[in-house]
Amino acid sequence: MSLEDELLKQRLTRIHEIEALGHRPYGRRFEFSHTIPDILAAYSSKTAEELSPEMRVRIAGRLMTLRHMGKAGFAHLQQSGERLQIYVKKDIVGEPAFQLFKLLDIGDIIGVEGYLFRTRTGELSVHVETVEFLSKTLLSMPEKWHGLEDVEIRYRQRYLDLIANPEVRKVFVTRARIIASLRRQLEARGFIEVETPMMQPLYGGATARPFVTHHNTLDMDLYLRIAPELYLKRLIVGGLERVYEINRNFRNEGLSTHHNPEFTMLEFYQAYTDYRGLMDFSAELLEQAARDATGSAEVEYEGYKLDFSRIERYTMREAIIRFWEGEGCPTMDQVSSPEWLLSHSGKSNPGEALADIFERRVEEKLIQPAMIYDYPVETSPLSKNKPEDPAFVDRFEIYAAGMEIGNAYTELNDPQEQRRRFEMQLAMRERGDEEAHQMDEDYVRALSYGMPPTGGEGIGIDRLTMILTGSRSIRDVILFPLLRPEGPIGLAKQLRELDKL
RNA sequence: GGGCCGGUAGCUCAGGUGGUAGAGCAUGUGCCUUUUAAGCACAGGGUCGCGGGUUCGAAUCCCGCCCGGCUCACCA
Repeated sequence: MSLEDELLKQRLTRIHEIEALGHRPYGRRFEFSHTIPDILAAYSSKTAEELSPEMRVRIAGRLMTLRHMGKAGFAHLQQSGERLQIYVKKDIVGEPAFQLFKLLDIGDIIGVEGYLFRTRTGELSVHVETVEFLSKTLLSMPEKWHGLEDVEIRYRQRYLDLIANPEVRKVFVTRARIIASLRRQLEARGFIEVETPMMQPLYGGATARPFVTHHNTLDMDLYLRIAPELYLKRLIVGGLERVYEINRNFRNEGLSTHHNPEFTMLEFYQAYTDYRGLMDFSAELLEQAARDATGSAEVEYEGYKLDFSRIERYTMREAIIRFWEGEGCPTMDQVSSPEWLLSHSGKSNPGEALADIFERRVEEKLIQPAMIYDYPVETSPLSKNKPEDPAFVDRFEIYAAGMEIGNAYTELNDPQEQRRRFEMQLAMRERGDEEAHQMDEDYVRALSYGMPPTGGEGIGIDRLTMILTGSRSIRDVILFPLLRPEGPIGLAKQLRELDKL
């Protein structure tokens, strides 16, 4: 018999032994007096003399360490990522409870009642008087001091990762704080949260390849959305003048440390402002999110100190000049010259060439949080032209740690111009650009009813979370990142066979 | 998709140039009533990712495949 079968069998046997002692192997409700974090917060500073048997506690948690010493023993219970030691002595708990204690495996969930004291070595502990069994583990916990390091198992069995690696738990707590902070700030400014379709008959609002699915009764193909943008702006037309959505987008493209096929975006739209207004708002939003998540506007990422209280601003052309490395740094006249741009990029028009040069030469160097503004019209089918230069649009992107984390613009609200932009995209599509926008005629119709001047923005929650938690891979901030399917697990068969015994 | 690295006990990892598969933790048994990487003694546990090939002999060399990580390309 393999070790795995043997361990499973041992533990299934223990279930019967636990039952024989009058306990449920899978318990029910347990009324606790404190959580383990509560106790650590309240009593960590108390000396041995300040603790007394009157300080009774009733706690539950998962057993993470176990040290038997004949007629006594120590263990650590873990709850919410924090641990508290318990001390179980036969004289105190009595024979039956001590028998139960001897049957415990690391990973079991139990409840205990007793009083707080400090051991000879000074560790705050619970002097246990009663033990209640709450849930049996059948499988072994990860190794006790290396934790769980196999990256694949960490992602596939995130529950184990969360048990074994407290810092992983912290990342997801911080992620929740970031989202809560953004919601709070938006709500405080009168934005309302909405939900728009994830399954869309036409996809748009970004350039990306979509996932396709099918509705049987309607017998129609639907796309998983690549962005909620066009729906959110329909709501602006409808008079919901400040809306936001925090939800998933789906893009059928490569996977990498910075890309997961489903990812979370905040998109918000505010009537009667423009991209300048959004730049100011974004600066506040990000600084506050950083403070709420980490306690400071300065965060460390990959050895760099990023300061979200001083977000830099450059036009795209300024950024190319400022961050150019090596020979041939262009002048402002050059980056404004179609000939120079086309000679430095394989793209077919000056606008796309400018964006291409920026992406290749500048993007990864934008370590300090920065907003890059004034984008070429060719790369921005939904943004409003700059009145003084129609080749450019009122748009900015937010960068930090070399990653794009946000994108915003003054929304195009002229239906004729929007129609022309869609037609321009259709032409690109016919030339083979699969990612070019489709014509969304209902969206043009919505604009034709009149959309107030509006600023709109999207912020990538996963990437922002990476930066604010110091995570180098997007998979470290997504609880269940997409992986190839696992091979057969075989546990059901093992359990079925052991069930007969 | 390309390049590089990896897959050995439940977990974390060793295993120059081919020669009977190892350690620590975990597990089982015994001892141990303030230990904490508890300790001591003994024991069990492996399709060395999968499939071919070379060889008297392969965890080790060769080929193919699967899975994962990093990286480049595409993208947010």
